[in-house]
Amino acid sequence: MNTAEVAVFAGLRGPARTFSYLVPDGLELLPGHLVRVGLGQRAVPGVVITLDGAAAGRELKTVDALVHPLPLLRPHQLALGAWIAERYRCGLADAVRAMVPPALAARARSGGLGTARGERTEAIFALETPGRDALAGSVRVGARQLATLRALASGAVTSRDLADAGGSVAAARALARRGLVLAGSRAVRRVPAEFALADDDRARDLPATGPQAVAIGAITGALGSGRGFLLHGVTASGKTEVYLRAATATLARGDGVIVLVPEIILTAQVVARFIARFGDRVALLHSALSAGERFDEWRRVLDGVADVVIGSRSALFAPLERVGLIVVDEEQEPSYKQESDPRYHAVDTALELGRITGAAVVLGSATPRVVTYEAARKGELASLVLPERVGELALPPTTVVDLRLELRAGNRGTLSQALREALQRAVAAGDQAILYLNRRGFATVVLCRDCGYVAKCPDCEIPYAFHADGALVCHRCGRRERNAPQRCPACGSARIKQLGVGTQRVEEEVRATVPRAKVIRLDRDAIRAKGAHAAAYERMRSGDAQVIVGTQMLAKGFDLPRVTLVGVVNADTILNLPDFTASERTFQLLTQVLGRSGRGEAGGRGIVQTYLPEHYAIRAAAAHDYVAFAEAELEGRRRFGYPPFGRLALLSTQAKKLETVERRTRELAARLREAAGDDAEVLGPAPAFAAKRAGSYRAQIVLRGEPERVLDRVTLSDEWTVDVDPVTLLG
DNA sequence: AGCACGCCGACT
DNA sequence: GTCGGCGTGCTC
Repeated sequence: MNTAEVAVFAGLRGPARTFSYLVPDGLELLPGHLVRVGLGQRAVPGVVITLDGAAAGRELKTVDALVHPLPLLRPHQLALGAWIAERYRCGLADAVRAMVPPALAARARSGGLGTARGERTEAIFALETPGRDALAGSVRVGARQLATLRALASGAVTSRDLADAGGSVAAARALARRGLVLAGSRAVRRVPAEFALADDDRARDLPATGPQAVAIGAITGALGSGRGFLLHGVTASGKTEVYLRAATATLARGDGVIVLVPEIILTAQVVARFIARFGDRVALLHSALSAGERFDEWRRVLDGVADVVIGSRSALFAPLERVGLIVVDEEQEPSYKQESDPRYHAVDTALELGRITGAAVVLGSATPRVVTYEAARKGELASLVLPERVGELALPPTTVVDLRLELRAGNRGTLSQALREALQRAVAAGDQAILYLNRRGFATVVLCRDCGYVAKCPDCEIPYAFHADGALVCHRCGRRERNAPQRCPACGSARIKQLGVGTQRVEEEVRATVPRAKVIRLDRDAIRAKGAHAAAYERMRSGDAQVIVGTQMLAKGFDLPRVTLVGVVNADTILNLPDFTASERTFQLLTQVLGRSGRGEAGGRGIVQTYLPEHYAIRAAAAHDYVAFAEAELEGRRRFGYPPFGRLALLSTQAKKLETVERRTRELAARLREAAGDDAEVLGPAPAFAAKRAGSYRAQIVLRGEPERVLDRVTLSDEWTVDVDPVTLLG
């Protein structure tokens, strides 16, 4: 009898694994088929990964049943899964688990797979003639019913419309029983409000700019070739329109399209434009959806109803029958790396999927990673450039302020003289300003001036941040101490001070600088309330507020034409991190934040405050000079053998006892050094950047060069995790 | 996840 | 002396 390797969905802890089963006679199983198998006392769903792979010498159970007649995974997905398992050193079962929606197991357990479309309905209502008469006062109705009638008379249809107008579904049902209202239902597909249809799609009919036309022509000419492209275009240069037109050409060939976006909420505009242009053919696959919604969208793709898939990195695994185009928007975003098994990078995986399927792969960015830039320069990717902002908007002229001189001039505040004056001018002119820094709280450390004691989180051993409400907050684990100490717990001194600057402190200084302006703060603390992000954006958009102070989350999506000043309070915080991407992330972030300025007719400017005014990342960002940055950065990477000139693997481990970690890392480092030869350098062992987290000590070893060759020769215990091609070494 | 086995506290 | 706490291990 034949056997099958099955990845089970049994909620087993630890890494995903496969089990072998006998295939009953007469059952034609294929890889990708969803089956039901026995595991222990239970019946669990599983996906067939391979056939005829079982080792003899063990009593095997038999596959119970086939759950769905068609394989859930297309052949190209199985091929991609095999590539992922090998490249990222995980099991095939892990790779397959990443390819099916989390809700699948629950659905499969309850019998078949179910269907997605048309199952969900919503109640809809319309006014009948007697209802119209009732509005004229001929029939007695209650207040809620009257409001409901009025709402229907003015065009309300759904329960939401009714609720907005003070009516209710219950009232409408009651009216329907009396014959005043017609009740019905219609199928709905839930699209979260953020992605509601764009109000218009004017860009569809605009002529493409010259560079856009070149890019569209190159991509459409390469459909079916498996080629990769770098679409390098500054913010607002029209990349989305290139994606849309390339997608149109792809669909015309009968192929499907995958569009990856980083955090979908922040890129709602791109999503809305795809929905506006392709309507119901679009499927959204994203973690912001509930598990059920996600399953429905996945199912629409499997059934061939939707052939334009938009989502975060896992949308790469949508079960399209034919993939003709893959777009990765904002390819530099670190969120394209998955930080749990399988630890795949969506950009590299997209390129591989292109090779497997022949799909053209377009990597779009205003600030591509230098790894991508170098690949384009070497010809591994074709280079497409969109050099101008659409509508001839100029990039904002930017001044670099040397904070050391500021300090020498006796300015002990966080805002330089230049930034304060610019802020006052912008507010006086009725314009708006954005101030960016990436530290929350009021102060970043609480320190005793007499003995040097620093208040630290006991679980993470990093300094507590001081918040304006007097609490100490650990920015790693979130732990809070209600009250900061008034006296040093170590020596009793009263000279215990808050140092370092956070958003709350900047907010306070801004209020003092421009007392008449309305100031809002936007950081993780401020958006805990749901909708606060959108509310802040709306207050700026409407002109209700003039200045916004915030962290990273200001960098994306804030398209505010009246912002004429962007100030970066401290450009160095990321630059000083001990990571090979610190300069790159600084450049990307500065470019993105500065791009918020001058999006309207009034123009704009930028001010960047720094203690390192000579650093190439800061100078190049201020000059809007990507190439200058990339050349300098690549020079540094080459010198140290960092990507793209060498590859990395990050090996990390953790344990409750420090000595356990130390023994384990020493032992592995020795074995790696022995095995490495000339193939890779072994860096470490060293404590992880987060050397203690949730009460466990953490340490790491880095392989640089050709890590795979070394890893092939060494077996690792399961106390270790391996991250191939990490996007950061700050674990 | 479930369910087994297995070694230390408060009860008959 | 026993009932039971949930820590580790196994499920084809």
